[in-house]
Amino acid sequence: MQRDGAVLFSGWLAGEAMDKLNEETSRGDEAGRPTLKTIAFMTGLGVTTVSRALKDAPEIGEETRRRVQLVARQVGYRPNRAGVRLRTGKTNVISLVLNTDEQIMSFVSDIIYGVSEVLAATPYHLIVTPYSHAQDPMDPVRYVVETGSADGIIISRTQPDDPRVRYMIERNFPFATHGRTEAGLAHPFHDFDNHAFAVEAVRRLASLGRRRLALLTPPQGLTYHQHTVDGFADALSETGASEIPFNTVSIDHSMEQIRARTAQLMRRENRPDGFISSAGAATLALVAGIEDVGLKLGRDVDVVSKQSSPILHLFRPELHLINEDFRLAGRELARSVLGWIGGKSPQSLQSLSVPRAVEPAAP
Amino acid sequence: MQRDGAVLFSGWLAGEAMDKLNEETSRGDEAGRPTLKTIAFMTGLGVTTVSRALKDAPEIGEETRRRVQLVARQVGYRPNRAGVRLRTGKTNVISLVLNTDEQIMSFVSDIIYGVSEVLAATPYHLIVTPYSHAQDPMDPVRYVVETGSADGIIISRTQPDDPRVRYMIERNFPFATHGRTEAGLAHPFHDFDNHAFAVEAVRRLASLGRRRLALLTPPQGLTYHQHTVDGFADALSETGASEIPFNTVSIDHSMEQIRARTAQLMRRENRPDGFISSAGAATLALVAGIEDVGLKLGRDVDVVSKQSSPILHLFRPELHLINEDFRLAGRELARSVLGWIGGKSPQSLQSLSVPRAVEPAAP
DNA sequence: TTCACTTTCTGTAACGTTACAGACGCTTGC
DNA sequence: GCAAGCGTCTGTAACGTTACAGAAAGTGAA
Repeated sequence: MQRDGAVLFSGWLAGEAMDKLNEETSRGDEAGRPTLKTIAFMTGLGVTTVSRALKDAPEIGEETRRRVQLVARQVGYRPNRAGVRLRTGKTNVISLVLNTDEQIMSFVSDIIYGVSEVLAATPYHLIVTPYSHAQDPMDPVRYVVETGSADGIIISRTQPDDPRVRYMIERNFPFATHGRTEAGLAHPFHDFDNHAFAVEAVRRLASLGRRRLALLTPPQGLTYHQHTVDGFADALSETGASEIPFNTVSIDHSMEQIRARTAQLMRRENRPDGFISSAGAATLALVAGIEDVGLKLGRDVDVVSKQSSPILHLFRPELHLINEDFRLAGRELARSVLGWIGGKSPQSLQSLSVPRAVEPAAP
Repeated sequence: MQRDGAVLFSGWLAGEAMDKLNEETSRGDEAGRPTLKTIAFMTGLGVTTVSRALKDAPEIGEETRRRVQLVARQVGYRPNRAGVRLRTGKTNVISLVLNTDEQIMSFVSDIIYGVSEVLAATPYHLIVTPYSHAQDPMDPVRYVVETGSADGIIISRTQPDDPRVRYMIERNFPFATHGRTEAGLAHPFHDFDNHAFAVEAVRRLASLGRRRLALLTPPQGLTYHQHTVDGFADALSETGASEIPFNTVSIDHSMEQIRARTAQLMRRENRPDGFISSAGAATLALVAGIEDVGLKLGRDVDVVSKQSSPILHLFRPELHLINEDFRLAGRELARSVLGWIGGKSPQSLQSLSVPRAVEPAAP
């Protein structure tokens, strides 16, 4: 019987055999997707055997395994996700939780593409779970965990003592954060070294002779706000430069607000001669504010900015830029969640990305 | 019995009752999510009745329906997606198919947020299915349709005779396209009126006295490329302006290429005195190319550009801008697929977005 | 009283998968 | 010669849901 099967299917499936199958499996309708039952019938084996053969279980004979896998490939078998999910609870889904008010241009697209790149080689699908500023950031996380609609979660806008992180750890739910926490909880993360960014930026400005520096910070409350501020402070004392406070806006504010506040600041007597901006989009507004009062980049003031897409040098060649690669972040975050799901230790799934300065392209 | 149930659960669930349930449903483990079985036990009804009561089927008594729905709400019942999907084939998922080489900034994020906004009020999840330039655009579509991993698909970069559209129509698979087709197939779409955009743009340039106009087009082969080119041609003859060919690059090319080609063009004798750019990011490069040869915006040349995020006026106030709202597109596209899934006619699910000029904000 | 019909509810089976507890035939050791 | 063990394979049950066929009780007409 088994040998017959091997002979029968080594070429390919005759029309009669297909009809027989449809009868046998009592499906009058047109073919439909092949299931384990289809393959079981074709090989003359039981569904259990087929199931095991396809996942290389040890108790299956070498020849049987090969035969089953051959047939499966030929008929284009794909496991039914709903079947697997219902039986095992495994969803093969990663949820990316995003804030719909995110200001940083290209953050969303790049991180999605990064995550996708990694997931493409796996059976995982990517589902996007958005929330707005009107909602508790906990909502989407709670939803996914409670309904079990994903096997892992990626979050951003991480806080030093992030309630979402506590929640997921308590429930033993795999996740990775974009940004670090500081509550002594071990979990996978990927972060950009914003401390190093700020230090680099201050040094650059200092080397240009700038002494009165202002910092356009990340949003209050997020971990990387503190990292940035700390790096700024450390480098100030290292270089002996001084800070001109600029706390009325952050990169989360609207372009109009940033522009207006910058102009206001630049009209003061003791105005800064150097700026550090934590986001590319914000820098556009910042520069507009500087120029609104008639000051000139590179002459009256220098600006160092982070950017996540390579457009700022087209805007003003005088800008000093440091790249943050969100696509890389997406890849790392995806690898991290998958790693945790796969049983690796959280500590081994943490990574930090080092700032890299960009030189202007020759025209 | 029914009345007992009503009384028992009108307050809330006593500890003993809960134990009883766990015994009865033979689950020793901690609670777990409530299922139909849970509610069936609690109300003393059959699972079938509960299932029907929750979806307001007509053959359920008024009181029973209310009782079931009350209990369901109380225990926080959520239908198990895998169960529904396995039984009915309905996934409650919409797949957004995206090209990972998309140049247009904010396209991805805005369209995702738009789609999400609409899906948020439904049981649908959004899954992102990306493909790279290395792949056949058909791949992701085929994958989703063949594996039945979504109930509907949203695609972009639509072509006049798009094979994906043919494929999905043949298979009777609900979808919506960002952009129109021209093969006489009726299907839901949302599109920006690029013909009108080009006409508006030419008129604007003509009104500024510009007579030799160049067009930076959308990618060849996409429907809106032709729409744009047609609008451009129509308005040229209307205004009597002439075209300076600029066909060596499109908005899909890299910034470097656009910049270089623009500079090259501007060094010619018969250089354009007006540009129309079909994308915001490309405009940055275009303007850089213009300025590379020492020409000045507003004096030597005027540029009209589409933009999808409000940053170009910060870049150069002299730019003439027309907004394209991708978040709106996302909303419309989501509404369209859902409508088709819900049985509405494809013809009734088509919409066109009208260009709107942007005036510079006062500093 | 009986029959037909309606209203409201119920049990069974099935979707595709995997865990589990065997079953079968062969070898091996005593 | 027999029990134990091994290597392969199998059937049954279950995950949570809904379609379907039907049952029980009540209503009304004859």
